[in-house]
Amino acid sequence: MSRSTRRLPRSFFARPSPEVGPDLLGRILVRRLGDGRLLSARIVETEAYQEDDPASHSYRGRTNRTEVMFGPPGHLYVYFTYGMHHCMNVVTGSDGEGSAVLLRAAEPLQGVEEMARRRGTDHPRALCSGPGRLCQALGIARQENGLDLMRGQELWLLEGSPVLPSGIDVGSRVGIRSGTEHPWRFSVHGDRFVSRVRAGGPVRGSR
DNA sequence: CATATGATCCGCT
DNA sequence: GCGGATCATATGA
Repeated sequence: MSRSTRRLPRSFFARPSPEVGPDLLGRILVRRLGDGRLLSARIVETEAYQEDDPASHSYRGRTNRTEVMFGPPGHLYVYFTYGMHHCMNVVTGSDGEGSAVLLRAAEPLQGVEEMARRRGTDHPRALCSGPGRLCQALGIARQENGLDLMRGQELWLLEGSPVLPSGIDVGSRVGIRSGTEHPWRFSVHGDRFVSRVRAGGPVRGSR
């Protein structure tokens, strides 16, 4: 088995989310559907959330919704928002700590036709570019909340090819009112599958 | 129990 | 650029 097809280990996720966020770029997200078919996509955009961060769901402490976010690293935290969209996060840090990385955009690789069917469009950039779109394309909803990415047969992350720091744009997170001072949005520089940025654009990266 | 709000997307202008 | 869709969650009465 080549290195790029190995699952990321628990230790990868057991770090602060602002460290895991950029390291998730270039990794491969794999989804196995009920009928055994595989869908996969290359992560190109993420955002980190932490407990002492007003923009984070974990800021006000443990609740039924955020329970998974406070659990052990390497699990999936899914939530429903705006009455129509699901968003998926990867739980980071240590057990008992409420931190996670939101997966915001990816490049479709395997099962593109199935993703297009689920999304109701053929346009490649409209399949997985945006947190709600990514979940719809891969069939991720409340039912997938809490999945263990190390042991599960439904969803996991492969090592893929990490992106060097010089190729990563760092900026303020999207769609939040507080916590915009933190440079915790990470994206692959120049990648056309990164979700559309709001006016103001990304802060130029670490190059 | 009631209500305000949101880590969004889409279509129209 | 703007607003509607649409509902789980958190919060306060």
